[in-house]
Parts: sequence; C-alpha cells; structure tokens
Amino acid sequence: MTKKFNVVFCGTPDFSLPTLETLASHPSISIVAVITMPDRPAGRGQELKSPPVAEFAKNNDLRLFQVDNINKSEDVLLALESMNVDFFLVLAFAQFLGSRVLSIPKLGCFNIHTSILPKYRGAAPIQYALLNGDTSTGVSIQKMVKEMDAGDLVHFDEVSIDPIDNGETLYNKLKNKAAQSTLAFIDKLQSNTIVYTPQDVSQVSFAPTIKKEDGLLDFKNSNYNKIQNQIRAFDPWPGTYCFLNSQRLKVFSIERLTKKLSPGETSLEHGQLLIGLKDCSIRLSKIQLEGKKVCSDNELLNGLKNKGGVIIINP
RNA sequence: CGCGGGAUGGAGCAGUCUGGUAGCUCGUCGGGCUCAUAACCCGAAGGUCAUAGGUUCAAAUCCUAUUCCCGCAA
Repeated sequence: MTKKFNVVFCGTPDFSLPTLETLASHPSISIVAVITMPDRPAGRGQELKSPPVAEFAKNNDLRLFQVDNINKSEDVLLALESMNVDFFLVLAFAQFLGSRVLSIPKLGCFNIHTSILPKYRGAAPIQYALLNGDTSTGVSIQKMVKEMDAGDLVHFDEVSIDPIDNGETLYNKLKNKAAQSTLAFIDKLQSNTIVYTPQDVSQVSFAPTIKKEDGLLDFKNSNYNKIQNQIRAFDPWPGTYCFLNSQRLKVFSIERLTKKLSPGETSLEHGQLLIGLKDCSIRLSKIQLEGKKVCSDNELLNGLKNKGGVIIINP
C-alpha cells in the first residue's frame, strides 16, 4: 500500500484551481485543509465575492480557512499543527508564510512559481517574461524558506512563449502546466527521488508587483518592441493606455507602419490614428475610450469628427 | 447602496441643459468619372431614439422605476 500524503493547499484565484483539482483527485493525496483569502468586495457593485479556491473547497467539502494573515491567526495555526501535515502546497496565495507556518509540515512547504527560478522572483513573473520579450518561461517548484522565492528547486518545467501570447494566454498555459508539474512532483515524492537544487544566486532577478500606472504608454521614449511587449504583457490586466485629450484611451493592438513621424507626434490619415515612436511609427488599431466600448481607430475617429481635434498626450 | 460615463438606421457619434419635421462621419446598395484606387461626384435603402410607466396639445429631450454596457477604484 502506497503512502498517502496529508496536504494543506494555499491559494486564492482561479489560477490555483487546476492544481487544487489535481490534488483533490489524486489517489495518494489527502487534502486536510485549504487556506485562502477572506471574501472581499469586488467588481463594479462592490458585492462580496468568495475567492475561486474558497468556492471549490465548499463545493467539495474540504476543510476551509479564510484568513487575511495566516501568521497571526492563532486558532488556524493551532488547528494546522494538530493535523499531522506532510507538506503544504502554495500557489498564488498572496500571503507570506512565516517561520512558524514553514515548520508545521514534516516535509516542508512547497511553492509553485510561474517562472524558472532564480529568474523573476516576486509577484509578477508572467508579465515580466512578456515585457522582456522572452521566448520561454516555465513553472518552478521550490521548497519555501523565509526569503521570498529563494528556496531550493525540487522541480521545474519549461513553457514556450509564442509571439501571439499575451498575459491571458500565457497565464492559462502556466495555470495548466502548474497542475502537471504538481503531478510530476508528487511522483518524485513517492519514489523518494527528490533532488534539492540551490538557486544560483548570481542569476537572481526580480519581478515586482505590477501597478496600474505601469500600463502607461510612453510613445516618445519607446521603440516598437517595447510598446508591443508592454501591450502583450498587460493584456488583459492592467491594460495599457495613453491619453486622448485628457480622457483615458486604452490601447489593445497596434500596427507597425513605414510612415515617418517624429517620436511622440500624432497624425490622422485615412481614418487611422498614427503616432511616432523612437524607431518607427505605429497605428493604434484597436482602442477604447473611457466609458466606451472597444473599437477600431477608424470608428472612434468617425464619431470624433462631430467634436474637436485629436491630440495624444503623455504626461 | 464606493465614484463616474453610456444605450439614437449595420458601425462610431451629435442632438437632451432651453420639449416642436431624425442629424454627422462611415459602411451597404445603385449610378457616374477613372488605366486604376482606401480617391472624387450623384442618388437610394435603412431608426419601436434600451425597456416600462408618468407629465404635456406635443417627449430622443422633463420625472420615476427597470435592464444592459463601460472607465475608475479594489
């Protein structure tokens, strides 16, 4: 009879679901607890919403804890300490685990990270891979230590980044790959073939949290690749934007043109919205004015002819 | 009840404040001019003005309620 592992799963958004489902249906895994963030007001109506992981736990009768800060939740810590846990699996949890939590499970806490460590430690590895125009990234599983994303690697899988990938498609690729990597990791645990590989400290890079303002397009000081990668990386969140006569204008796709414009210069031709970059000029082909729907530059300009001129401003 | 914008021919928008004949830029269809064109000219079709009530001689416009879409914020 094979050993059955007692596992605690920590995660919050939909990103965690395939992996959680994989665990839940694995014959060698017994999920003894699921930890996630509390319900929060979300969306336009500010209605209280449960995180996807909480929904899953409720629907599958898993023991669920929803806490803001696990390190300060004494009752949860005591409960976890009494459970004879083999290991924690942490994926997109949005909380830091302190040393007391790390010491609870016998085998340790393992974190699934969406880059190949030591590259892109931090909160936004997916976006940074796209921002930098990387052609591949991956999923790492590391044994957690007190320093963020700095633990020994126990497993990793590579994932290719195609030119058409954006934040959403890469997110989905990695979401599913994380579940596969988890299976491979469990196999290693069962066969006792885990190798702990320290990270090469000289190769460390960081991917700090993305802020909404990071989506501001600076046409004047950017070249084509930078703008293109920015749009890819931040699609669909947080989105990229500039300003059209003081109104926010989201940019969804651009086209490269041979037309020569000086950096930052705007021009209207044949119903197209053009702007110069450092190395070429582009057309803003799919855009959205605040309060409006996504449409083409042509459609937007048709409507604007009833109003005034058009200027793109980058504050 | 977090803040704000919006719903008008197939598309994007004016018109609403100050009630009185449905308008603009496109697209579509037909014709003309071109070697030709995303060019230009002429003509045509196409709209229960989101929904339901109310006020009025008269409502896209004012009042009330509802539905849906979107930006911010998280």
